[in-house]
Amino acid sequence: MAFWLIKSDPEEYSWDDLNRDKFTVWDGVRNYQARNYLKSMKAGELVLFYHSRISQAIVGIAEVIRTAFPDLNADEPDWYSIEIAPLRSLKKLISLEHIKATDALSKLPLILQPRLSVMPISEDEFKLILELSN
DNA sequence: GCCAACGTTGGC
DNA sequence: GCCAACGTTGGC
Repeated sequence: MAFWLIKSDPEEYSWDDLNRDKFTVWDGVRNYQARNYLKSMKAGELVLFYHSRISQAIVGIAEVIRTAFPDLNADEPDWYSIEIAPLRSLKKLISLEHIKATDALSKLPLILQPRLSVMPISEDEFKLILELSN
């Protein structure tokens, strides 16, 4: 069981959009590292949903409902999509500022690799974020 | 809205 | 195969 974090610019596709849609195809990833993480996601694994730019906070928990399949919008082969569905919103948003100020979260790729849009997160980190959001 | 940082592309 | 130029991302 792995845990993940994905980023979305809420002006493009927000947590509210996902809740309205009930589920969505997560496509358009064009970064090899992010692609490899996408491919290793399994159904039922949990995904923190992070808003970049305007909001800059983890806002909810989603679930992988379909594992990697070819990204139909890609010009080239070997790009993949998954499907996710919203599970629940966090009671309290976990802001980037808060994450940066929390020692136990300072190793997150979110901080070390600011431009990576799909990343793994450890179980400890995941649990801590849930605690902080209560 | 700006722009630094990063990843990718393509000319050599 | 190097690296300058370019496009994109996302924090500020």
